[in-house]
Amino acid sequence: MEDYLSELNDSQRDAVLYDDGPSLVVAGAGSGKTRVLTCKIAHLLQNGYQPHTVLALTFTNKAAREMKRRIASVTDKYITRYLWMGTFHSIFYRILRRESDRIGFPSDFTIYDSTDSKNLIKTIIKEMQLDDKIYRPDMIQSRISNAKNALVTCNAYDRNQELLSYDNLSKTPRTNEIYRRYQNRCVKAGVMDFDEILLQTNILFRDHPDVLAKYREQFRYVLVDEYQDTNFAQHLIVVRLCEKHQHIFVVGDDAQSIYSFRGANIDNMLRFKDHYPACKIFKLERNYRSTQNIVNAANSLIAKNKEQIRKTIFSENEKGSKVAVISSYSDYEEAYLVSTGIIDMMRDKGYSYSDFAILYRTNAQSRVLEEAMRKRLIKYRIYGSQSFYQRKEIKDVIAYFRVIVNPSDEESIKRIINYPARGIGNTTIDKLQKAAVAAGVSLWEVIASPLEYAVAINKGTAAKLQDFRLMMEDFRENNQRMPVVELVEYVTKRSGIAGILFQDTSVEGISRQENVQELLNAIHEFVSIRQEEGSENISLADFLTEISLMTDQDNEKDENADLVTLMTVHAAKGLEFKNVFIVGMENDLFPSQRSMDNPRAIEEERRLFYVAITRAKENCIITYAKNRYRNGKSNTATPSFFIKDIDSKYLLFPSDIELPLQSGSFSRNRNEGRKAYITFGRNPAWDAETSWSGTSDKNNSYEESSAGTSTGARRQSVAPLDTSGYTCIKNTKTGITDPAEKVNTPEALTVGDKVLHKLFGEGEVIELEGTGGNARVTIKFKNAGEKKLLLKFAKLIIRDE
DNA sequence: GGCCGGGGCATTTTT
DNA sequence: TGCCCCGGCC
Repeated sequence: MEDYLSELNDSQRDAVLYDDGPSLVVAGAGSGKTRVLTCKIAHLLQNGYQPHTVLALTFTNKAAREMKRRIASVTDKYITRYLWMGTFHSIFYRILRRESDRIGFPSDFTIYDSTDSKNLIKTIIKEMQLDDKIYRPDMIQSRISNAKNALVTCNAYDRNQELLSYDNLSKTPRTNEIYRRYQNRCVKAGVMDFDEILLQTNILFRDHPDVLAKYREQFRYVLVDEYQDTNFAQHLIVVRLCEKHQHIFVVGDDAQSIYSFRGANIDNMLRFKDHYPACKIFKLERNYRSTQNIVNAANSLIAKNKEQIRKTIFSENEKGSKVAVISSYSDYEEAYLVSTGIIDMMRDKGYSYSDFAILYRTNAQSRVLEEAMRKRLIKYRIYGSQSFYQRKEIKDVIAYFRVIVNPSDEESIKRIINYPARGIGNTTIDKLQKAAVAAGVSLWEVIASPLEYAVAINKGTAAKLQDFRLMMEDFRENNQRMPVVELVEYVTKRSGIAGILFQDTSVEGISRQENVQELLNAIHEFVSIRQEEGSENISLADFLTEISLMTDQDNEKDENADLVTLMTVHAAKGLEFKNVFIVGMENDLFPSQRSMDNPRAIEEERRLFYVAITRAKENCIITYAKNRYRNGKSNTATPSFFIKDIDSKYLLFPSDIELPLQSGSFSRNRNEGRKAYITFGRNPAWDAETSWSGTSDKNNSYEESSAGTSTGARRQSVAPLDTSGYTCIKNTKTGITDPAEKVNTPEALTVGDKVLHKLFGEGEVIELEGTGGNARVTIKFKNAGEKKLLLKFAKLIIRDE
């Protein structure tokens, strides 16, 4: 246990041991930032700090989880449970719920994710009869978000000349009115959006000194990861909590600040010293991740930025290969070259799929790359922008849960009031909504008594509304007495969701069923873990709290899979790969066109490129195309000027290609033309591929990261099962076949069969009832007792004995 | 109230 | 190229 200090280098150890006031750790890419943070916490625990007095804030659930795991490995697993470690949002959501009586919100308030917020903003824009071409919902949303992040309430907005004149100039003078209405609607609905959690926390601490004092007293040490990504609201929370004891320890890399569009303010880091003149700055400058060439190339690039904390990142790893720059005729060919490169490097150097990542600036670039991977039978995983909890079918089910917990939750009601279809259409919803706004009550109140609010609806509609209301009330009552697991099953069934999901047997439909099943499994797991931990009454609200702020799509199983990773550069932050392809290095794409006229934005794009390069451990390959399909049209493109920002002595331009490019040299014969550009030296077996392009089987040779994933973290604590038969991929072409069939028809089972369930483990069938989609099976599980399961939902494997 | 098709439109997205 | 929104039609 004392060993943790010996694993650190001098500057890392200095940072961990220093305990005399505010500390800022400037941690270069790959310099062991997480190690310092975890050691610091372990060190605090070792030196008498009780775990519940340590507050450690991260930006992702994943980061928090990973840190907990690492701390547990050097200290005591039991201890980490009591650490206050998590994302800003989840920690302060917890605190706000606890202090809800102070802020005028119900303790069961629910959370609007960005989609919910945007929908509400759209509704309001429509209600105000504004043109949504001028008042673009996305733009308004970010205006409101930025305001909240800067702690500008709508009252403050009214007084802020700068904001008002900006809105006037942008021809959107009524922005603040939208903000105000939006805010009122959220309060009426008993919901907060992500930004509101931080804003309300600040209001809580500002207006209730006793509450602030309490948490100040409790959190005797505050640590923040990725400090360069904090916004003003987050910064101020931290400052307030540390005001007295000054035990603040922040870690970050200004060179990797890439989230300003979400309100992150790099100045929090750059000016930390101004705020805490007594602070001690530690610089972690040794990069343990990459070769010297990669580090040097990245350094020479970032040196072009003006705003930064000067530091000299160095590597003592091998010198390594130069960063290759590869030109291609088109995006199509670029994808081809990358896939060829992967295959060649695997063959020549013995790499496996998971040693590669392909990084791009925009999600739209992934399609061509995907196709190329599929054609060449390269197994890959794509991190799309849609996470598990963003999927429609998941949001729909969760919306039911949200309304059960908080019937005022307007966006959730709108989501489910006519899903499954029950004849309550948009016209009716509009009427209800108008009435609610006019009377200043929540939508639910109007639904509950439409006559009272003089909603002009016909008898038939009134009856349908009544049915809906009764159903929801029934759910709420059952929520009082039914265990959560039973309740959620009841809800999915009685609402009709289960029914319509099973009608759809298309490939997408099956995937939706699996996702919903996955959600139900997650609830089972959540409940059983909480029970394991000793909690007795686990409520639906508890589960919602857990998942409302979980948008992670990570999964242990996925991470270990041997697959090439495709993702945006943003998504790659914090990750590392032996070989990284950075594709689409062209002006107007990377850097993005929208940043071209703004020096600060260009600097951020440059940092983004820096992040991309520093993901690579061994090889970094940059590619660009001279022609690219964008928005349905082919456009000519020029190589990104960022490439020239890198000192050319760290770059390798293969063949005769120099910047700027000579144009028109591409041969009509694809094979011939390509040769000139390939650096990996293998001629493509083009014919072999074309036969593949005809098979458009979507389930072939790739895995979508979010398909069939669960809440990830929870998974690991469940008793290990042989899950080999449960993969969602059915892949006959590359040899990943389901070793066992899932049983979901009653005919396939008989009483007495020994079965294996994903969650409950081994069991024996003791009863079968019903037919088709309603078939249920009662299974006596070895360790989980007797359960009645909807057969269509239960993924069972028959044990042949 | 629900479905289909044409027109307008396109960064990044830890929570 | 593909998604989203709206308007027209049943």
